[in-house]
Amino acid sequence: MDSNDSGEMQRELNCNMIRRELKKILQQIVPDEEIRIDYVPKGKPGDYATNVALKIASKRGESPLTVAEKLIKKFKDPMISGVTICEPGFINFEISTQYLLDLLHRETATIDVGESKKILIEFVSVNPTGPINIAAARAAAVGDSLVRILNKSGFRASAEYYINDTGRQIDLLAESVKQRMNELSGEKAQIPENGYHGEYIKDVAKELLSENIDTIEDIKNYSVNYFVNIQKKTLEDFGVIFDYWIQESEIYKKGLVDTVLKILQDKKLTYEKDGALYFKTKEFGDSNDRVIITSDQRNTYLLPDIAYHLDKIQRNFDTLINIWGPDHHGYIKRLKGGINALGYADDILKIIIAQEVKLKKGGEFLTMSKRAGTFTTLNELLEQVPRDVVRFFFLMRSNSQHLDFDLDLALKESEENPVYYVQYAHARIKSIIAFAKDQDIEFQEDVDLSLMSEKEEITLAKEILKFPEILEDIVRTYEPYLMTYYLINLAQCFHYFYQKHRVVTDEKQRTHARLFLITKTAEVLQKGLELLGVSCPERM
RNA sequence: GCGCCUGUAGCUCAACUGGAUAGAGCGACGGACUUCGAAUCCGUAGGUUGCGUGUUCAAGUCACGCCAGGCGCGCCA
Repeated sequence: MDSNDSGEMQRELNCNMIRRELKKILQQIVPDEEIRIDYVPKGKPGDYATNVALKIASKRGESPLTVAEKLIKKFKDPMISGVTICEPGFINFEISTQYLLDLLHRETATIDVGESKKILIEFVSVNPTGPINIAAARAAAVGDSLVRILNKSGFRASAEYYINDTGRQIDLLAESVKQRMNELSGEKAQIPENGYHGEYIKDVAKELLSENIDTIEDIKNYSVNYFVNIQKKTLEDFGVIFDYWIQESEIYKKGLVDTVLKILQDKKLTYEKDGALYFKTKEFGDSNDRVIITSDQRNTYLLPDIAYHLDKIQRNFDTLINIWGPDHHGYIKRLKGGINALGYADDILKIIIAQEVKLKKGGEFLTMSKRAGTFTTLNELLEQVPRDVVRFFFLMRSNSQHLDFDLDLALKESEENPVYYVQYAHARIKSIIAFAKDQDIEFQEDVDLSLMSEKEEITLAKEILKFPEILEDIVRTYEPYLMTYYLINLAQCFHYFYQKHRVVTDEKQRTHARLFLITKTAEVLQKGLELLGVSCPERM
């Protein structure tokens, strides 16, 4: 590289994303148009493409091809080694091999687009009345992965779990437990109709008996604590750690529920009807107004929940993300209405709806009913299927996709399912590195990458360099499944390269260059899997 | 009845804010190990993108209307 080049490189190396650099350059040539850079489809020339000529052609009254011709004349950058215009008007860019290879020496596993913004992601948050179900498990996988990815991308993200330790459900829980205690003492159990009938209630009842706890208030506290601990343990087994566990009762203690109620009343956003107090959520686009205090003076879920979100806002987060199941989509309007009513812009809150999960076994869907006691828990799933497989499977679908989890497939194909495919690529690389080491060939950073001329080497290098762009896409879409697809692709590029070329050969310099390339590959595979919460064994 | 999600190869799913010949994996069939890990690779077959109309240079993607499945629609959470 001559001295002239290095000045240019300095500018470009401020960013490890080729796509962003291209965008920046194009933006200067076409300032009024939003620039979009795509990957070139298989079989077409170049690496990245833009459709900007197609976009602006009609405005200029010229054909897209003519516009493209004019645009590329202004285009000159050492990063680009070739430009092709393709029918009906795409401009395709080929990235200079030298530039690509230089980028490999840069940090490729993180990006800095978050401006240190604080993000709070709340997920799972199931009631402390039983074990964690499969739908919540999916949310756990998505939420945990998002936290990891956002933190790798320059944000400060935290995971939070909200414990509903107050209200009618908890009263019913305590009563159900008490009845089971009576039953264990030889009396007849009279579990409330809407109570908890599952066998697992007996376990906590047993403990309470042996602890000689019998007042309803103590039973309530003990039971909540009992189930929260079970949930926490399950989540830890699943590799999901929360930064904060917030109790609904704390929100009450802080007086936030009263604060919210007062604000709503002062703003004349409530009214009484049939002895109940309504919040005028229709004014915020909801289909109906919602009760916040019932005629028997109970708060509904909504009131403390608005207060909880006020609490989140007061903790100075820039963005709040909630991951909910599909059964909660109807709550979006009323909760956002609450945030609006308090005087905040509701776009601070993003709701991700993670669609439902259905378990399939022997070609049949398992029916899941909490009431009938036939629902499958995360615990039970983890007993059957390795954690890595569960997490990877949950993260292989976009959030809005309904997910069919085929238990037979997860187990039967365990040797050829995608998670092992990715892990295998990593283990294979580690094995090659060990092989090289046996022959006293050590990894070195300072290698002559210009020796990389094979098609498969360049393809692999390009794939490695997409990693930051994948992070950027996930940050924009909140879709961690993009990472699983990327890793499968990267693994494929490696296997393909491996099939065609030897790493360790008599050519010393080339060996070092290839060792460098596969070490980079292993690094990205490892970091990518880590972001999914999937392990990355050296051997398998 | 209203709202949200989904409908793409035999199965499970991709296709990035509308872009190029709609792509993978599994399953099926046929090939590749004397050399760094064959948990790998290569090839073949498989499609009226649920149906219809519209919008435009361009529609799997957007709009409208149907059809099918799921989930919600409470003084429950």
